[in-house]
Amino acid sequence: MKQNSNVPAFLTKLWTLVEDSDTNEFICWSQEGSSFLVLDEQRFAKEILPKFFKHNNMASFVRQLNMYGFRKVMHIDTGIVKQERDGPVEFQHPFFKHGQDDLLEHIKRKVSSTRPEENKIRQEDLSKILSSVQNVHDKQENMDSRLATLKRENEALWREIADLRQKHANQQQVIKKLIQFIVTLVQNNSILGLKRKRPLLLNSNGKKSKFIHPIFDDPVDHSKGLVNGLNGLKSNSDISDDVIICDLTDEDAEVTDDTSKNFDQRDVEIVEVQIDDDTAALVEANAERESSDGLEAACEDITETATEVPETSSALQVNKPSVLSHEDPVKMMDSILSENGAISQNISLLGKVELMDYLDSIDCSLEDFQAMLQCKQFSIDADIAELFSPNNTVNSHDIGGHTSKETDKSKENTELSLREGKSEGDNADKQLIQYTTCPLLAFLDGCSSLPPEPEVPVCDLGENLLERAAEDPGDLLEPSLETQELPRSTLIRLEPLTEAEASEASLFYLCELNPDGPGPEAPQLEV
Amino acid sequence: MKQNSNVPAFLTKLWTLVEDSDTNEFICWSQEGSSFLVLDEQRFAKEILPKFFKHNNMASFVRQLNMYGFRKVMHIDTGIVKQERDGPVEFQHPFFKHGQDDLLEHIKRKVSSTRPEENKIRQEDLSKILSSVQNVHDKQENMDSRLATLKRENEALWREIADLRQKHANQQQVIKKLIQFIVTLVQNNSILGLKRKRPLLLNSNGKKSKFIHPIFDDPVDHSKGLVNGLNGLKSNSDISDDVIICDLTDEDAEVTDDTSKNFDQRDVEIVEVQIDDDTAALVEANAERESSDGLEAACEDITETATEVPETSSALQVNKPSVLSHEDPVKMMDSILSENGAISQNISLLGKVELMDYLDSIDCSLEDFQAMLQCKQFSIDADIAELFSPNNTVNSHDIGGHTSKETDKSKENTELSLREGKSEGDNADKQLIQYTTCPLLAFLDGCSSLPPEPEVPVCDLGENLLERAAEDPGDLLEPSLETQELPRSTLIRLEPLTEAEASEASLFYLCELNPDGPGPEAPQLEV
DNA sequence: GGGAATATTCCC
DNA sequence: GGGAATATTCCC
Repeated sequence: MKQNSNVPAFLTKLWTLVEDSDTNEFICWSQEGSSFLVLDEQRFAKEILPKFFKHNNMASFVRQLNMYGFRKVMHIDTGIVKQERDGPVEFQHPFFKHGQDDLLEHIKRKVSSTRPEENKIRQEDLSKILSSVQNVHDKQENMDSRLATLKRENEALWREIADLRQKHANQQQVIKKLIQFIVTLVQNNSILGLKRKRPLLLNSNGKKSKFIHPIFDDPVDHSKGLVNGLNGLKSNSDISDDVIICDLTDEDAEVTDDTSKNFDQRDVEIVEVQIDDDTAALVEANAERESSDGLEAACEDITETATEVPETSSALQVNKPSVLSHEDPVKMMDSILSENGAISQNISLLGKVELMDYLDSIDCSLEDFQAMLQCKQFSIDADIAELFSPNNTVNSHDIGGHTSKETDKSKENTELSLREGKSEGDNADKQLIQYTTCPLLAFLDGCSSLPPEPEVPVCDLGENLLERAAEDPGDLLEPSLETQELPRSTLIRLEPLTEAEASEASLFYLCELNPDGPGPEAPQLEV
Repeated sequence: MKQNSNVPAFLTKLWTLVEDSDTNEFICWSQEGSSFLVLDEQRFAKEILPKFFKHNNMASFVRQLNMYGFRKVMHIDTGIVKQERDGPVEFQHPFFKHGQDDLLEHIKRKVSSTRPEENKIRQEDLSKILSSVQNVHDKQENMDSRLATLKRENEALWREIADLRQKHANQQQVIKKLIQFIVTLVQNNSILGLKRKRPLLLNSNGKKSKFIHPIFDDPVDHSKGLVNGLNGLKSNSDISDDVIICDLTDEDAEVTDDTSKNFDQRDVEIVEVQIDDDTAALVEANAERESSDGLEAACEDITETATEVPETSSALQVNKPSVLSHEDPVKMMDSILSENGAISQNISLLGKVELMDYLDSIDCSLEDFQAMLQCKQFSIDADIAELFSPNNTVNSHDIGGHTSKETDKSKENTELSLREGKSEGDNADKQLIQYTTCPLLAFLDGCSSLPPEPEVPVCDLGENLLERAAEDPGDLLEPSLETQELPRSTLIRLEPLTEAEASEASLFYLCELNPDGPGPEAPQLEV
């Protein structure tokens, strides 16, 4: 037997013990040499074991055998209860065979099962932890992806909004120019004091009333009509030239009926129609479907402007670009059309020369229009940013009566709303602030609803709104969400709204005739 | 000595050994009784130890002492090299004292340092893992928050976009109506054949030119002029009233020159102004700054519509609402102003009666405007969704020449673009599709650029764009991102763009006056 | 002194 | 058969 290095003492001792012919009466190889027998357990333990080990216990010997993987050989024929105490005990191990001591080194003592067990348990714990970490990590990647997607969508949305706002601003410019052109054109009419011949016909359906006037009317009749119109301080005209903004999608005819009624009943002040609070109060519409607070506030601000900025354009300024100062189209149209009626004098008093001059002035208006379309007046002195300030065009064409206080206040509001939007970065509950609180420019935004309390100063309403927005920005959006049926985007649905979708929820229209109520200066149906 | 339960065999054996007076010559208590001495190491190991333990090694004995926390007592006086082998060895333990065997139970054998060590290591690992998990978890919560915030912001952005689109649609309506009003007004002018006296002055800055014309013209000439104007098929008017829509930010005059040249060369048909392909082809602009494909496509579609829908408005239809059928404001203004110039004859041919009548027609136009503002014509027969279809107003005021094929194609394109937007939900790289590919309504969007290849059929361009969009939706946005300087939102910056911000990146103007170059029909400065 | 493997004992 | 504590040995 090689006293080989890596073979435990127990195995070498056991090999020696079994091999030793002196101990064959107690322990020896089996017939086949693949196992060994302990013949007399009692004497073997007491007489033999102490010679090789530090004990004389058969149990300890067997314990060591078990520690090295030896197995007791069960004999079926002797396996029953008999021969329990005295019969021989047989042990075997695959690498413990007669004459093959070189196999001993393959017999490994069992390591403390404590540690592997512990390892197993720990590894199970580790596996759980690691799988948990993996889960979290996967979720995180998923969220990263969603976050990136959302971020990308957000950027696209911001771009879209920037684009839309740009379009909006451009449209505002276009509208402003168009209205200014009309203003110029009509003011030119007014300077010659042409009188309207016919009352305004309220066309109530798609068919426009046709005005096919005989070209060769009696000139005398025309003259008379003009004389009457020019001399009267108040016209009997049943025409209402007031323009208000209303919601066209409003299917019920209430507003229309009201307005037409009012139009019929209202008196037309010829010389000067003072746009007052009453007028503003009348500029109301059914806010049934369009109820965004921001839009309402914008409308209020518009009304405010229309109410508080005196209009002083006069016929004396015809052919001057002062009309460019008209900031509020409603007001502009209103005052223009009013002036048209007010300044009108009897055309019969005009000679042909004057008529020609008047017609010429129309040409001038066309040219003015072209000039306006060139945008020179606006692109030069109006800062781009100023375009969104209520006093933007006033800068270059201030016609007076527009106090700087008003302007400053409006500016303040605008800035406040913008600040509000920016402060959201600190707000855990971030909300996009609708920028439409910018008062004046929100005017032709389709904002059709006006506050139901016209007596409350609209500028205060606007401020209140902003204050509310400062406290809870969500308020600006919540109401519109409840009332509008605009589709709400989800994380899943990323497609843009179709224009049809965008419009069908709440489509409102800009203009409506201002239903002036009857007043002391506006006797009804004087015709 | 109590053979107490929980005291290890070694301790009880050691206690017995030290206590036993028989072994005092080998091992005994110290003087103070707080330690014990091994006097003759050699003989003690060989003679005494085997009586109590399964070995005779002093080393093993000492090992056991160490295992139970016994310490060797160092003697300073004998600590030097001397007495190395033969000197007595002293060991002590706080709980191993003479006469105090009840303390033995407090002496604990050191447990395998392996496991605590392992535990320590494992716990360190676990701590690392757990802190890592915690980190991941925290990050996850942070991302959850950001995700929710972004989601909320996204929803707000979608609402904002819906709102802006609504405003946009409303503004389109307003612009359409305003232009229609102007068309009506100017057409009324045209029916009387008022001749412009002066060529159009191109105002190149904010100052408008004033037109103070000689008041005393020859009335006979006016009458003649009218007759001629009514009878003449073509006018020699030197005025170009063509208005095109282009990018005002475009500084070079190339495009403008081309268009004006073409306009000058084209014949003006008086009785019936035929808007032909030439006119549409001229409506081009430099796409330098506004290069969004979607917008371009929209412009192209507009041009297409303008090109392929013959315009049949004639002077005979004055005072009829046919002008409402004018779909393309460019075309409208073009034809209107052309008619104005074409039909204009010497006003001296007009009598006072005719002048009065003409002025009256202006009043009628005003009334028409009011009627339009009432929106009656539009609200009834035009479906809201149809407003965004290129054929929307044609529905109610079809003037012929607009083939349904064209309409269907445009509709198809629109739907395709919308589908594109919706399909993005399946796309990992989601992109917001600009809806401005809807052709006609993009018209006054501030979309001022037109394709630089006017010879390519615009409708095909539009389809190509949509096809490209179907392949790579990102293409729709990419170009505009590169050229526009619109601020891009980040996750941090959540505040809405200010309107100033939105506008300053690329502000373009809708309308520009067509600078008429000198031509055979447009001699300059005839005044 | 103490780590580590093995051995022995005790116990289930 | 084997877990577990203790013991012994070997080694650094």
